[in-house]
Amino acid sequence: MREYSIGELSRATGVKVPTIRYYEDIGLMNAPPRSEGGQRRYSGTARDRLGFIAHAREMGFPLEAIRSLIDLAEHPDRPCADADRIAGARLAEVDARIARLTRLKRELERMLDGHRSGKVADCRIIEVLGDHAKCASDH
Amino acid sequence: MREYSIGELSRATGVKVPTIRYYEDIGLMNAPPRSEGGQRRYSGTARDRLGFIAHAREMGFPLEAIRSLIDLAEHPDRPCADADRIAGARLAEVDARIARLTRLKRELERMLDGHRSGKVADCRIIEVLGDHAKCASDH
DNA sequence: ATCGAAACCTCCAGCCACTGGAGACATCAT
DNA sequence: ATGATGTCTCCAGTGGCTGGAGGTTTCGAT
Repeated sequence: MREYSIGELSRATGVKVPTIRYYEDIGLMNAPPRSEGGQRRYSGTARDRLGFIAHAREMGFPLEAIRSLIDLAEHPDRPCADADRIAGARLAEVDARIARLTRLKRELERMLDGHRSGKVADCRIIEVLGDHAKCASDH
Repeated sequence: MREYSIGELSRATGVKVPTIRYYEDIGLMNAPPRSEGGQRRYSGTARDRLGFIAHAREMGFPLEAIRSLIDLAEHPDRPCADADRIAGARLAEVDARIARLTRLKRELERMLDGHRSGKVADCRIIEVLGDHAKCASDH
């Protein structure tokens, strides 16, 4: 297994260099060994771990949840009810956000629909924003 | 039109007290007159403006966009193409977010579906997170 | 072996949009 | 007059990075 400089690791995982250092700062990535000159040298294991983090981030898990997930991944003998709970919570959150955004989308469309580009004085957009009662749903 | 203390204004608009002061700091709300003792005293106009801001925030407009929208609202003679543009941009953003979240939702469901609560060692959740190739769509 | 460009180092500040706490002063009902 | 509640300013922290300044290391080409 070859070694990676921080830039190579960045290219391999799609995680930006300062972000990798940030993950080290907050203890999400272990501090790797250093070269003679003090530069970070990462192992393939480190690369996999960063890949795991990146993937979880793409799925919107907060870093604290990822911390727990990594902890689990490192203890294969434990029951995985926690992973279940974390992923379930994320799904519920995603569902809620989709619902909220869908209502919002309708509201925005309604705003833009009845809108003939004229003067601000009779602009439906400005009007709706100024008066909550002019909304169909609450948001 | 009655006067509002900052707490009353907060109750009237649903915007928290420190947030109101924050809006003043960044110049989104005008600095209101003060009482003898130096406390803020708001007019009905100020309340309406804060309501406008709160409503726009609920719709997810960033503060900078809201700054522009307020500016527009205060010049009713201008054409409202800008309002159109800002709202349109927000709608596009919302659409994109919904699409992304919907893909994510499917991925999470897939993860949770094939998941019998057992040991971490054969946990589909941990497995998928560790291996990007096990995803249906890219995210 | 030497040069020079690129990548790397640390530290610090900033982004957005708030949120909360400390410690001191103001207001208001009783 | 008292005491509870509200308000004041200032500062620091949240999440999750991102970028810059100013200096050092690495590595390939000569």
